[in-house]
Amino acid sequence: MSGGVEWALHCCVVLTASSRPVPAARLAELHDVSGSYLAKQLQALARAGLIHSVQGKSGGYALTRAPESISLLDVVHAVDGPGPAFVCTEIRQRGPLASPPEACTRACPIARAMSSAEKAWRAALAAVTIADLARDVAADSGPEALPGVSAWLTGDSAG
Amino acid sequence: MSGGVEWALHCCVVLTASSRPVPAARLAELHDVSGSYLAKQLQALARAGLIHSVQGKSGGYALTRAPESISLLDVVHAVDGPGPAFVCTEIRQRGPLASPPEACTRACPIARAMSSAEKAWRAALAAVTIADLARDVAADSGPEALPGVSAWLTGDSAG
DNA sequence: CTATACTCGGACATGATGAATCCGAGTATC
DNA sequence: GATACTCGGATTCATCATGTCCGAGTATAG
Repeated sequence: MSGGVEWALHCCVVLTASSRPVPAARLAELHDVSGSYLAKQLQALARAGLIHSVQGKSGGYALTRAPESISLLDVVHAVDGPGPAFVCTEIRQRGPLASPPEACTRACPIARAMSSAEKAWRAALAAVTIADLARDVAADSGPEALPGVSAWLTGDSAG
Repeated sequence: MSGGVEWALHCCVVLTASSRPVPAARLAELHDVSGSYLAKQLQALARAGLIHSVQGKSGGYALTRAPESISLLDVVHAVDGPGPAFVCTEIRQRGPLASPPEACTRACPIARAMSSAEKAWRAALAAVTIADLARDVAADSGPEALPGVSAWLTGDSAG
């Protein structure tokens, strides 16, 4: 799985705290990661409609929907692509003993089992929202953690 | 996910049909894939103890355990490695607002959610065995399909 | 209204990992 | 005891993730 997923998730969680747009460079400095590369992940989130960008002097990124309506699955699909991890190449239809196409009305059993497992994975991701993550962060690091991040994001970097 | 997982699973299913060792080259010809590369996947399965190799003139690969006691998770772990797909790099402990190490007694909420999803995925894979796949193949392609493959594997390639 | 400074957006190098291949070590057969 | 066939690891190539850069566009300030 792409490592950018972690960055994107953290960005979504901190964007929960601030209602004003936050520049990508500020998010990168907060997480101590490459700003140029984080921009790519944020662009992917913007293409998926999860966040929207505002240009100009006081522009940046902000969440499009409410945090309760953004699931982890949405973020993973936006960054890593919606395609399944396991792709069936239909090797049962190849080779000297290839199954005739008429016998392949259903997906092959291997593809079915792998797809079922990925379905469970996606269901688990879809059941958790960005709001849930923000709540857990508050429970772990204290209720003042996210407001503090928000103040730093909108304030000066020297503070 | 590595594409070799599909090859390895198909090989495990067809090895169910033959109790005698099958050379890697024969398996590659059956599936019309690169024999040199399939060897790498079979070696990974052998290292994991799922199949065992016998050398010599009439050697090859054969299942070590009963098909009922080999789960899809075993095969995926053997080929793609047991490590989780999502790795937390602890970026919460980096940057100007890094969380102090004393506040990081538990894994960060994002890592927990991703780990939980992967746990569901692994559980789904662990619930399906190679024997289940063989049964599904018989249900799809008819009960004579796997014995036919077995006959081809042990017989001559010209037939 | 104009100039500016700051923002995003996509196009461009680089490195690591998967994919594919080859030749050498070892053993049951004849 | 020679042989022919097998596996096993070391090597090379392609692909995608990673990381970086400069140009297009807009709200602001004068």
